[in-house]
Amino acid sequence: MKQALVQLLEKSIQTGIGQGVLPPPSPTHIEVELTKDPGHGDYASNVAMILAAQAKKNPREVAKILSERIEDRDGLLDRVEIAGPGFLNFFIRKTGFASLLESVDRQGDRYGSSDQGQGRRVQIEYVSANPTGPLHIGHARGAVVGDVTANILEAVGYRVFREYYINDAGNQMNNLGKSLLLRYRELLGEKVEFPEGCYRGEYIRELAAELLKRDGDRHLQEKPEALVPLFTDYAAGAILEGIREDLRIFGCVFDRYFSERELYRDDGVGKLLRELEEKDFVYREGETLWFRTTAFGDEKDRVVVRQNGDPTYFAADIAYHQNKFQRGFESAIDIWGADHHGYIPRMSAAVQALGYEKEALKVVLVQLVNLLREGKPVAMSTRSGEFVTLREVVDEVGRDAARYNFLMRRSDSHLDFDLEVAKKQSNENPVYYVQYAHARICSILRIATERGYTVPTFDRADLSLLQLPEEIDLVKAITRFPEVLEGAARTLEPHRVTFYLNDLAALFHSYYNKNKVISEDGALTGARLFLSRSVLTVLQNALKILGVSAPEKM
RNA sequence: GCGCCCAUAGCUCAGCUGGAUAGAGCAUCAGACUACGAAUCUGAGGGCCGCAGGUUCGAAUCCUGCUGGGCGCGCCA
Repeated sequence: MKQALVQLLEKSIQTGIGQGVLPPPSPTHIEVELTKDPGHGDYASNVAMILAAQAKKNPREVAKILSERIEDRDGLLDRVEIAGPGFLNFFIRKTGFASLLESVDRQGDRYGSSDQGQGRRVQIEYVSANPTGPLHIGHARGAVVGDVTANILEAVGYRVFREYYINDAGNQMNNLGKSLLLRYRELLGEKVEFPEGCYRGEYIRELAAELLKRDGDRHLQEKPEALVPLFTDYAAGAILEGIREDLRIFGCVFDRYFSERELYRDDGVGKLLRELEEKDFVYREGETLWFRTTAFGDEKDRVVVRQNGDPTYFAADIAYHQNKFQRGFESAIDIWGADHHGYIPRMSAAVQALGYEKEALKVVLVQLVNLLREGKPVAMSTRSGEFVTLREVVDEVGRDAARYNFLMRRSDSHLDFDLEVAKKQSNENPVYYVQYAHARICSILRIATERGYTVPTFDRADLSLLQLPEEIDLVKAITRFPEVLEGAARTLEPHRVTFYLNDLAALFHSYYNKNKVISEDGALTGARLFLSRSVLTVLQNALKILGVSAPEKM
């Protein structure tokens, strides 16, 4: 509907320009919006006021010129009014709305999708936690935001590739190996001291116990220099396996787990740095190599190879991002914790130095999560091993509630996650509100069937019977769904889908309480069943994108 | 000190890349089941959109300054 109105306006502007009453060029972007106040019609546009500036005319006058030139061939409009400072208010014929449900019926589980992305290839990287311990609640938000953003992009026609970057080449890994070795020795009766930087979580002790059970004490016979790498590999492998399993249970499946070590194979990082040095993006200062990120607006240059010869994390990251684009992705999206925001300028600089557009890399920052229980903060610290794991959260509150809760805020806003509230199966927990609407419609359709009704086909349904304000509001809301997905994809804001779902569910609950879907009037029942099933379809499609189940009974 | 993010109802937050009278949930108060599911609905109260300027037909939204909070500023990851 919106699109149809935009086209009507475009044509009328063209006509006006042709007749010389409006100056060229026509605006690139015409806005038509749903109105809040029924007195302002169903849709409204502000083009006249925008045109007025360049036409040097009174906005209301421009609005008049436009409205007189609108050719409504399909008979969508009841009337067009000029209001306020120069708004064009469109009043849609009551019968015009119902026809919008045709596309829901026709597209079914594809309703809402589009080809906005035109098959462009996008790589999205998220979670990417070091395999030094199990995922905790802080990682969970990034996981859901990444997963749902990917789902949204897929729905609007991008070819999306989901990736988890494993930092398995640095110092942290060494510490992990040492930590495991210490626990292993401890289990064999040695007294051990834990140096700074080692991990003391209970999970290390469990790994050590498993290793001991499997292999006995024979590892202590190894050569000392081989010992730590061996324990590192064992620990990282086992922990990563656990991470993958936790993510799978949480509904996050990746196309690839990309190992940092791969970047160092065949001296890949070294080669890249030499290339950049030839192009003068990298320079030497003694043994240290610096990346000239200031050339792209960073506040200071950054070290890529330390004085001791070790490459920094940043060096590997440059190589990783080059690798992304070399694999043919037109754009890359990184989902980071907000505490990494200072890293954006240098990463952006690196992408540009590699010869790619600045816009090719988009970074979404996800604010930290405050974990609460009954309003009181739960203390967490990875090093000391005190934390609530992702797995524990999912086990306690369930996957649906956990995912939905992480999508109830804008990503860059802090989020309080209260375990007790998320667990409650009550009105404090919005996920049930939406799921209940779904279950309720399923129930209506079941009972309709029992009473001998079937949902009519679009051709056989008399949708002109849907005249109530609540019915028209529902139709409007349904037609908004594709636009919501488009907007969520454009801005990378998955929370928009959640808020939309709440709105749609609210409209249906309200409608349901006020009106009977199933009645003695066969034609009316048919029309209302058709509407209800349209709502059901949208609820299902949207919940699927959120990775939340749509139960038929609760 | 510099940089990024945030500030909207008592609380938690939306506000669709500038639109008309700023919305929702929770909490409070008052109501609705002999019903297609009450995990629902209806109504009421509640606001200097942090403060002060600016841009324009029009600002919660854009710009500047200030106040208050979060986070970052390493040859750590």
